[in-house]
Amino acid sequence: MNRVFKALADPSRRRILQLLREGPLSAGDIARHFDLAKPTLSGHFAVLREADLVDQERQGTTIYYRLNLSVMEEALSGLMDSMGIGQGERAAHSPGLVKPGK
Amino acid sequence: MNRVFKALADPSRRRILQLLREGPLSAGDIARHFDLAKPTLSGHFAVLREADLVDQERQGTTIYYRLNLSVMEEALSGLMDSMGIGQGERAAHSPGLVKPGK
DNA sequence: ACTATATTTCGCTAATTAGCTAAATACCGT
DNA sequence: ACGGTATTTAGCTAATTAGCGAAATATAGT
Repeated sequence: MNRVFKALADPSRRRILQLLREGPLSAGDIARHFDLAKPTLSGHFAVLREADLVDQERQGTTIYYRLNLSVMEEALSGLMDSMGIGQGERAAHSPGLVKPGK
Repeated sequence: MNRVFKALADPSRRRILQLLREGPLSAGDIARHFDLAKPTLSGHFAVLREADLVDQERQGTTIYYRLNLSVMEEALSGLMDSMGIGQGERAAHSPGLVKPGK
């Protein structure tokens, strides 16, 4: 789970994830959207893969990346939960500014 | 918004935020929960403050930190939104494995 | 003015990270 | 086997980060 947040900490990686929303893309397709060298992006892919945020699938000579939505959902809702942010249903515990002893 | 994700990328900082869920705590109170030197924690507080995830309030010689829930909510739901993760209401667009040209 | 307590700032080190170019690998077509 | 295209690995540099101890700052009480 830490890996997920580490992965999300970089803007380029977040943008990669956004691009993948529309469907799988090859490394090259993604690279076309960035002003970064391909090896740099390949590194980002590796981080995303290790966080299990994307899956890889080779198809001939090109490699397609596919968003792994459920992992992201789980991480985010896990954090929200641990923070007590109600997702709508879970009635907020809301400690509401309990002023300290003063 | 980038600052928020950067801030969330560190486990100690996430734990600090969790502690603050229950209500405001002084820097010293928080420090008692960690095995880190106070200057180190002070640095974490600074990061959280710059991300606007916590507010500071001096009370005599001690400084209380208070969770800024709304900023976190906004950042997370902003990300979920940009990722197309429905928060319940927004019907998922769900591109669902559109296999590429093949 | 002095002492004590709480917290931060300073100056440093070690580890991590994002970026690059060049070289290696993998697969396909001929 | 060779050449071409797609991507990754290797090896490097510069920037960032988390950690520390020591010193500085801020406030309160005497």
